[in-house]
Amino acid sequence: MTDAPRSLRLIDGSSLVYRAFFALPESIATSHGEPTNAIFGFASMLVKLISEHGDEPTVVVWDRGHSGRKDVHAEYKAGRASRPDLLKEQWEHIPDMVEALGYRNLSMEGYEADDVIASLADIARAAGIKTTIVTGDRDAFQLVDDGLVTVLATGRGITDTKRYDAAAVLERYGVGPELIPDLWGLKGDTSDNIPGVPGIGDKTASSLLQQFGSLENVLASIDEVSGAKRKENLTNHADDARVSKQLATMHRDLPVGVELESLLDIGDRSRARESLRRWELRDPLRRMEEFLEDTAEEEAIVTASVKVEAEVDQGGIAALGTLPGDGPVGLVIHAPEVAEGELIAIESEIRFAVAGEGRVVVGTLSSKQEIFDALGDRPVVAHDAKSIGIVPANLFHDTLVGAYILDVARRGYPLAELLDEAGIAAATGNPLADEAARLLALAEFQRGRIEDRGQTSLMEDMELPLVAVLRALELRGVRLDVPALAVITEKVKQETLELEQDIYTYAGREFTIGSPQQLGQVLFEELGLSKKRRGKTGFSTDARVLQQIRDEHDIVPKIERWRELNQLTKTYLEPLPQLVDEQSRLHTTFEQAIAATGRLSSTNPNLQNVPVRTPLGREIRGCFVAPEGRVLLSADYSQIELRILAHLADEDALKEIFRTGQDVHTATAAKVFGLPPEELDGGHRSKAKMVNYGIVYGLSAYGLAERLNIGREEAQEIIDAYLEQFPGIRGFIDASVDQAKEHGFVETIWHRRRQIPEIRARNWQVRQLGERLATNTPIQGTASDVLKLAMLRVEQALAPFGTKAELVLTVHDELVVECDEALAAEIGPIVEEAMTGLWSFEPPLEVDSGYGKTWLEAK
DNA sequence: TCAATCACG
DNA sequence: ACGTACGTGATTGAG
Repeated sequence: MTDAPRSLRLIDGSSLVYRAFFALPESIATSHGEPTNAIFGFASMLVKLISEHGDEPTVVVWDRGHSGRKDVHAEYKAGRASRPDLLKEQWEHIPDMVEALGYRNLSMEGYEADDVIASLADIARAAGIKTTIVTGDRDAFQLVDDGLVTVLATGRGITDTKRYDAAAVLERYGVGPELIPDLWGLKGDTSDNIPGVPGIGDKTASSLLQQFGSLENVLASIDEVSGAKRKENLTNHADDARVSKQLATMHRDLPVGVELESLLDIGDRSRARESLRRWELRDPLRRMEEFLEDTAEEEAIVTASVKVEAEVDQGGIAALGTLPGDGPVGLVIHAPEVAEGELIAIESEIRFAVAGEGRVVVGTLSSKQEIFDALGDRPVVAHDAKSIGIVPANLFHDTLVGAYILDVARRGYPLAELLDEAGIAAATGNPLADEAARLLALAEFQRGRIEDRGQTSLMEDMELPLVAVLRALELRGVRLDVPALAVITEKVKQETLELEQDIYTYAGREFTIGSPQQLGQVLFEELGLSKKRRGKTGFSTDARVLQQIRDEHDIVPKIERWRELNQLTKTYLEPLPQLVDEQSRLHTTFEQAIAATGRLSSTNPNLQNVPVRTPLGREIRGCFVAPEGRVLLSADYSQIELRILAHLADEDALKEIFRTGQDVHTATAAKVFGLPPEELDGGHRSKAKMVNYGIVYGLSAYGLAERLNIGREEAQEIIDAYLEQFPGIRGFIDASVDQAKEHGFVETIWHRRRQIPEIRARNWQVRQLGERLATNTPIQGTASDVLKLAMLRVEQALAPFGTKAELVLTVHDELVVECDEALAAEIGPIVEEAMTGLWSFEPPLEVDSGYGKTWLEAK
């Protein structure tokens, strides 16, 4: 360490923070809704410097006032880009983070960062210190010098950089670092408001300097310059060029008044994790973590805010009885992954840890069931209990679900990350035992926050009991009629082949129909069909476009049909039969901690998007069946989101429509278009339907116009008429947006909360999205709450029937029960009552149910 | 790994 | 002055 060559890194903090702020979306925020895009970008940069260019003593230099050198420049900056509030509030915290990472902040009253950097670089160079300048300002290239000073210039993004030594500068600009001010004097720099000479850019400036050697020489030799216009410009703007050069020349002789020696070390890093965690900068934290682990392993324990200590007992199952008290225990199970097709896990490799107060028992299991038998009714804390395969009889807390409730918008909730963020470290030295002990501490941490936010009931009465119910559904699965599906597959395969031949014939050649790019080439370039919309990579070929050009060429309908068949084949017909068990049943996985609105999702396979809208799709749905002697019973809420809207908005007119059992879209049409029911046609109804959906999704005139294929004005008229007829809706939208603006989040009836950082964005588009989220989330989220409660109630109501009647699927507004044929008539009303009885508001909820041998027949 | 497409509510 | 409807998951081609 001490022998390492001494070096210094100088960072232009001001320019990089600006860059980070404008380069990254304003939706980046902490779970509390604090914006962090600039903080995140800058931290990423710092950490990336460490991991990619090594750890060096680093000084982050900040603007403070302006040097006077670039008067125009400073004014320009101040005028145009006066710091937005969102940036200002982040800026305050950055110097502290710099210190936490062990680096120095430096600024000089009255001077801009680049002049301070130039002066420091000169001092360091004189002392023979290898110096790297990190900046986005290209005029810093003038500081590059003889191997001692290099510039690490940031590119378009904030974290990609290129290092420039003298050779690299020469290569890029054709002149050496010493001529950079001259170059800038000629070519100017729009972003810094340096005028330069009109008509002279990089190329010309560079060749002029190569030819004449300096700006003054160029100006002295205007006669020899080629081109009349260029001569004229140089003559007329000679003084501009001189001033520009002055502006571009950095001051290297500032009285920095800091001992160089004092900058050449790296400071205390004990707060590094804490600081990155504070701003929930998961990625930089992880990378910093990796770096710190290499250098100082013990620090993780020292810096943690909670340190869990526990005695480890290797006694296995038999020792479980020694866990003190009867409070909750943290359970961790590590089972080897069983690859598909392999026989069975080597059972002795299942390891477990159970943590109680101050004590952790670890051991191995012959089967997972063993540990659950041993634990009995003891309250258990786990992370993603459902994934263990068996849900504890008394699930006290699940840290996956807890983390989800606390921040529904996160991409994932890895336990290690959650523990880090909560500042929970352990020191038993046994990783498995540590994990269990820390898990227990994390549960307490989360429960406190959940309680503080009034979400305890949401957790304990809804999400936690749901874990076991979802696992039960997964295990039960739903039966697939594989032979029936195979018949469809065969039929579809035939038709697909014929379509392909036809398509190739029309196209005059073979191509990959499934490639939007190649398809676009064929349709729009080779066949000359009319281009509609274009995306990032080319012309759009989606269903809407194809429908619009359907009449232009016979190839189009063939492609539309091919798309449909191919999609259904690849997504359902081919994969599903591969996934069934011995009873021909499909087992999905329900994800409880994914959707930001609170909805469940279904994966592997996704049984929540089984086709139903097209004839062929319905055939596929018809292959979801009940076994011999049983039926599928489907019960779905009718217009649940609009009913919830009516309640949330306290909109009497809309409530009345539901209370009196009218068709909501027709009734809406009558009100909005001011027509008696008999004068309404399907067009009116479908327009009204669109408006109703639009409201739920966060309506805009533009969106509605787009969908209805009408003008924006007409769309606006319809919306105005709607809001006039349903004044409560307007109040609801306004109240939701206000709530989001004021508190940074919106919530459902059952207090499920979603942060809406978008609402505070500076970018208009993002802010609009925030407003739509603010209106949609309480509606969609409350509907999810209802469905979850319904599942709990249905499961309970059907419990007395044992396996004779079991909930098997849930699809957002629908529950599917498989039951004995003889019980169907009896079960229907029980399910309906369970679903409607949880709602005591106006308007009431309504459920339609039906049953049959297949899912299709049941609806 | 991303963008495009399309299945569902 | 701006240009999107909300929420998911699977597949595929292309880089």
